[in-house]
Amino acid sequence: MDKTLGKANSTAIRRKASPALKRGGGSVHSSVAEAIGKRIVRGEFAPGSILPNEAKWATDFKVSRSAVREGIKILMAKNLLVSRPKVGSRVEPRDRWSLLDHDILTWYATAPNREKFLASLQQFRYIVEPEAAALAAEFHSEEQMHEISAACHDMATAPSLHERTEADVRFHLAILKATNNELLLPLGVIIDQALNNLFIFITRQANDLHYAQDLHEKIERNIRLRKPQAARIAVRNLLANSDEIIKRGPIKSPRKN
Amino acid sequence: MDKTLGKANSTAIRRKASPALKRGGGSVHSSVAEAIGKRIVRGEFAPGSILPNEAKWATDFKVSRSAVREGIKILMAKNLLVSRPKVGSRVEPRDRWSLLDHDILTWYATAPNREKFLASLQQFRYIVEPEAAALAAEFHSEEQMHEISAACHDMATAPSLHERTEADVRFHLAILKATNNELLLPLGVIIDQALNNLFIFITRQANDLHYAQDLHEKIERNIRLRKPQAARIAVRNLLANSDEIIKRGPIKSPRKN
DNA sequence: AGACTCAATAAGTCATACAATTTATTGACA
DNA sequence: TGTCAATAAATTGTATGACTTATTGAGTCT
Repeated sequence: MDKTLGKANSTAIRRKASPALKRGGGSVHSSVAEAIGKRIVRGEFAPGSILPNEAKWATDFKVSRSAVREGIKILMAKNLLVSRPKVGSRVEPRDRWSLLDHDILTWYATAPNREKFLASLQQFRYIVEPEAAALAAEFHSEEQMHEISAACHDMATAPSLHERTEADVRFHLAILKATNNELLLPLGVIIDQALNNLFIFITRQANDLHYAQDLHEKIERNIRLRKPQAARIAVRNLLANSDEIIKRGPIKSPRKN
Repeated sequence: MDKTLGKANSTAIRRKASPALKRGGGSVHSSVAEAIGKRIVRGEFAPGSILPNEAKWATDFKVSRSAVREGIKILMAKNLLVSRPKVGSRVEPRDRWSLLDHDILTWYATAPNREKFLASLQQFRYIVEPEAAALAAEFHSEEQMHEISAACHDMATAPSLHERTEADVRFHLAILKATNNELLLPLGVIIDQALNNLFIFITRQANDLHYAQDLHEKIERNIRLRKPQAARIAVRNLLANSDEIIKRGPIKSPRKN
């Protein structure tokens, strides 16, 4: 009944054993989830295949099995895999993955197919954002409108390109919120990804920035004036402008100023 | 060093202690996730508030702390909460929840606001599905088209209302797939929820069923003939028909035949 | 008041044991 | 030889206890 832990604390022996797992601030289980998750979305483990068992991951990563299990639970929650006794963890088919999850989207963005990924993002925006703007124009509250306007103003006065992008994201998220349809909120991750990936395409040329700002303000105005159809069109114009920017290609060597 | 576990195995005492947790087939950790998750989405724990600590859940549910932790990790992965040492698990603001997750959507459907929920689902479909059909009309492959047609055919010949609904879901998912935009696939959970919630509204009246089938076949045909604009309109007609059905109200006491 | 110390708390991690489940193997029997 | 049932093996699932780490907050000393 009593458990004479014979070898007790062997931890003292292997002092500071090399990490074997990048822990950039996060906890161990989330690092495990990220490490395995990335390898799955990058196709290293094909859908339908069986992953190494938990004990293997534990020794590979030099962490406890509990930590591995908690990481796996995270991936299960995102529908990347399912686990069953004796059989192991099987990678789910791609069409079951929760691609709209923030983490998966981030991991996915670092994978191959970068161009196709960007195209899908842009196509997605064409579907959702014009209609969202139209709904916002119809149903927004005063407070929601204020958020939109504030973000638009912050874009114009942002001192750095980084802060401008931040305000840009905030602008589009505010529009989603103003639709008063909760189910649209999760789509914000798409916009976030799209704009942050678009970042490297954006020039500092005064003309471009001014024109883009003009497009945003047209959206803001049409929502404020409760003109759904005009808002819809204004968003389409903005997206078309993004298409143009992408077509021109990324900035090779952005000159520092 | 030796740990005189005084109370040792008290497990022997409380034999078969009452479950305290409905385990409808799933594992313990997923039951825990469901139990806590439901209480969160139903508003029992307000966003920003702190949940009971892991030990409390463990004793309440009469399960081990490991099981609780794995359940909590699942909820963390769905952005329902975040955990930090010393402070505990804090419920995230609603606009961070992965509402498009299958589980959360299911839990959410059992909560109050049922009517508003259904309205949001329907509104969402209006945004996504017409455009998806248009994209499918443009880009579908032969195999993808076959899936759409097969599902449409299965709808017509389904022996039971249940099987008809199953084919119906399959039809709409096949259209999403045929867009060849991976990011649209996760939206399938919306369609699944919407159609299954619509189930109780659907009558067995031959007229209705025949008309609905006609609407579906128009969609199928326009996609097959690669007519995006016509496909778009056909989907809008189908959705308008759903609106009509909802407006007529649910079937109070469906007569068994 | 302000900075520093220290204790209390709750999650995070680890190690171990055992239970439950499913697949694979073996062997008896027809 | 083929089929079925008992058995073994492998892997996840659950439980338990100990220890670690991060964070808060109260108390203490300037």
